[in-house]
Amino acid sequence: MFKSKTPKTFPSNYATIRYSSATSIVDPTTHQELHQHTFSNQPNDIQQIPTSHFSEYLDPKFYLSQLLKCKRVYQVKQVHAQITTNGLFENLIVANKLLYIYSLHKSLDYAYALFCSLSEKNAVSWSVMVGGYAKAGDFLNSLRIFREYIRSGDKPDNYTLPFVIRVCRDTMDLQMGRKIHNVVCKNGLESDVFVVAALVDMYSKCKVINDAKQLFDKMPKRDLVTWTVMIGACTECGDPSEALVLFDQMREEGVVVPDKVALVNVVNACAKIGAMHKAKVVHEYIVRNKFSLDVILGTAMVDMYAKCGSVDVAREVFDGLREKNVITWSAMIGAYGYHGQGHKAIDMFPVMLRSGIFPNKITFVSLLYACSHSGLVEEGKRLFNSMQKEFGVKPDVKHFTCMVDLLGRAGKIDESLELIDNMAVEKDEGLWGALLGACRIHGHVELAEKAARSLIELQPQNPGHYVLLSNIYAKAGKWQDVAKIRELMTHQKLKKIPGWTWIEVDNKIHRFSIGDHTHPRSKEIYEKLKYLLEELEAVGYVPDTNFVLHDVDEELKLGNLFSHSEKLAIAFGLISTPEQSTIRIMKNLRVCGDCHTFCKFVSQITSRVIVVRDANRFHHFKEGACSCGDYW
DNA sequence: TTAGGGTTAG
Repeated sequence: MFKSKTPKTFPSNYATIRYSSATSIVDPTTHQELHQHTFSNQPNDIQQIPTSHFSEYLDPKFYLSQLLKCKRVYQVKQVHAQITTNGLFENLIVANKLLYIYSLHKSLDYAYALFCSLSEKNAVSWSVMVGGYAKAGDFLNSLRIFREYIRSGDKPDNYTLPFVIRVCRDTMDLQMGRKIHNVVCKNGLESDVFVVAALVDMYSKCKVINDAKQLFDKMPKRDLVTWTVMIGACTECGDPSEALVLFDQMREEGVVVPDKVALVNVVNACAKIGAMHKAKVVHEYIVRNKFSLDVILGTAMVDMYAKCGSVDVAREVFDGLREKNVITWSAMIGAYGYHGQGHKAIDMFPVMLRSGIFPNKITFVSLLYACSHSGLVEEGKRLFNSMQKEFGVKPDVKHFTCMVDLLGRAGKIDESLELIDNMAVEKDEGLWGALLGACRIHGHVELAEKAARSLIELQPQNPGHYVLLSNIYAKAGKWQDVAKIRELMTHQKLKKIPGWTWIEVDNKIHRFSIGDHTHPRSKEIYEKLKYLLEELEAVGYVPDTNFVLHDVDEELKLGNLFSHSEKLAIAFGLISTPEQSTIRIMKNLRVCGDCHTFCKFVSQITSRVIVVRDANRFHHFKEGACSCGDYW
């Protein structure tokens, strides 16, 4: 490696010349020398250059290998100086490698200056610049260079295009993405694995899965990355079950062999579905195929088990990991949080610090979330106050949202409002949503209206906001206001998001909606429910019709409650799984309050543990109580 | 010189 005075790789007969005089780099747009200060104050100011013309110094391969060894930018500059001195700058292979190494070291200014000074450029030179800017997140410059390249009359190729497509993905610019897709077609690159992988990924991040799937389906030959991107796309676009189907298809074809990255995508799909059996099957596959759990796959596994309902297994995986970083710790802290084990979450924090891991923004979001979902008000305040002072992490709107949630849930609405009034961070829909949630719990109709107005102003097209306000009116018996909201929604052509509940039985996922009669065992399910309700009412369960948000008579309300998707799934679980076994269900919306009470009673009379994953968190029902302590 | 990997509020 290069040292400032006598590098071991060089012979001893050096002459000393000024580095800057050999390689001053000038920005072609301003004609000023770049970063001159970086030359003058460093021990590497003086560079040793060999004078004897050993063939080694005239051989481009020597410089290519030297460039690859560089770990710091100043070392690249040293080799750059040697290249210039020895007259190899005109060699395009050497010049392009230099461009690439500068961009790898995020020295795009140097790369660009060098790029402009080249008397001759080839496709590689252009690609390296487009890619360098894209990777550095300088999207404007990346696109600018790409346009210049096209204007120069050359054809974009399978190197340049993935970089530009990456820009479209990172900026979520679907319109531009489609334009680039046209360029791909015009240049006959629609089957190139690199280009298609990039396009599929771009369409996936822009949430247009059909376009991604079309491209993927048309490919004559797919490689591992293309499969992986497509599997990830399904999860990204809300169809994680399809992701698992694709993974099976990929293995059945037998052309490519999955690697760790593919498995991370599969593990993510399982986490999204929340199905424990599938999680175990994937875990077994990972063990059987001897994949070691590196920090990324390990973290994904921790997250998967937690999101499939077992925070204990997640902890076992966590404890077994050789390497853990701040993401792993944050995932575990977050898991305890959404499973309602706030104390365990905050107890992990000092352990994490002692193991030398420094918290980031997400660690604090997870900690504060854990506090708010376990009612740990003082602990939450203490953490919130310490995050900037002790750890230099500036609270952003998400941290304020957790605090509003924490205070609001605890009934401290005034403190919550004070925090909102004094915060110096831009307010978003999540923040108003937290306040609205607190109003819902504590029945503050007027304040709820204020929060809902702010929400609707920010996102007029989100039906969830209207539904929340409507729920609050319904709870207060303000049926005229409920009707107004409904009219407003009809006028805006907004529809409520339909509620679904899933349950995994015999490795198959069964889905229920409200009043669903489509299941093959529907008759038995309704019979079981009817029988169950009689039993429950005998031990004190009273259906809570406040959670039926229609202005209908009581009898109809009861009928509505009776067929909520959560109840149908639980009844099916009871008739189709062994006695004593845990029932795990997943709901796409927040669990209904009456169903929450229902679950408590069912866990009591059947001696079953019921684990419910709703849109926000987990509820573990056991012996008539919920792990959330009714604090949700 | 090209494409794919983990945690977060409401």
